[in-house]
Amino acid sequence: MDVARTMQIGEVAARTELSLRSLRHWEEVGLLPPSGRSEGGFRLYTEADVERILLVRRMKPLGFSLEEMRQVLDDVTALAVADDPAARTRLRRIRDETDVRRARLVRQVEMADEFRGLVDDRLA
Amino acid sequence: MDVARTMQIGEVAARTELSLRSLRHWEEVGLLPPSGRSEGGFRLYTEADVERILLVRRMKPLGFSLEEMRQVLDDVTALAVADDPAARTRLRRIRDETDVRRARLVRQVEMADEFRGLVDDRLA
DNA sequence: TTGCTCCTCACGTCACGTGAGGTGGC
DNA sequence: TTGCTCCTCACGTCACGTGAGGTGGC
Repeated sequence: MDVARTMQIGEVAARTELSLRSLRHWEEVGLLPPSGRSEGGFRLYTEADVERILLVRRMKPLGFSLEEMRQVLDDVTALAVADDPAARTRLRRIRDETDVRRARLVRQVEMADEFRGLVDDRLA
Repeated sequence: MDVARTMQIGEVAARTELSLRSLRHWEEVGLLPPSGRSEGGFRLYTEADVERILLVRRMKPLGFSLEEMRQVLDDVTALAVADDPAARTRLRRIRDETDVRRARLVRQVEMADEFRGLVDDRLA
């Protein structure tokens, strides 16, 4: 692993605005194991790890499962190495789903506005 | 209850785009009991019930708990009857939280766009 | 009588939250 | 040596999903 500059879990949590528990859970399910461990067993994350975490963080609000996100990380990694048709197909499907779910998020903002309006009416 | 025109759970689910299980669960926890039951035990919802369901549906994407939404329904009902200072205060707090969380949703849309961009880069 | 719709348990799932009890490292 | 940060269980939580087995009503 890249030992040039590693971070403990606390710093990663602060930088990514994620809980320690989430980061540990993501390791438990194989989504995002840290690149290394210290002598005493502390998780050590590299900048590359943080990049992956931030990718997952952006994907999360779309409601994909941890398993789906794990697959995306794998496919992105595979495509960085060589052209993998299967990975390409899966990623294209994820991109399409992203568009569908993005639209859903936008509708949720609209619903939030409607809710806000209704509450304001009651308070008026 | 208003028997003028009642609906069974299936029709309500279809109209509100909610699952039967959600509607049943919302009754279980006291959030939204239907106004009545048929002889045979079928849940009977009124138009007023559906109104309440739609209010909850708009509020849901903001991530409030079922308990918080139950309180909101109670407070809205209370204010419809008479002026209740405590209900007013709680609703104002919900309105403020709504603004905070709406902003969070908007940021999530932005994150979705960033994610979409990153995936597109890998596919290019 | 036949379907389709509904009913009540009740266990399962997903993504963590929340202590409890213990140790690492500047 | 003192704190602060980290560790591993392991049970709890929230909002349902998902059958299983049975009944209602046009």
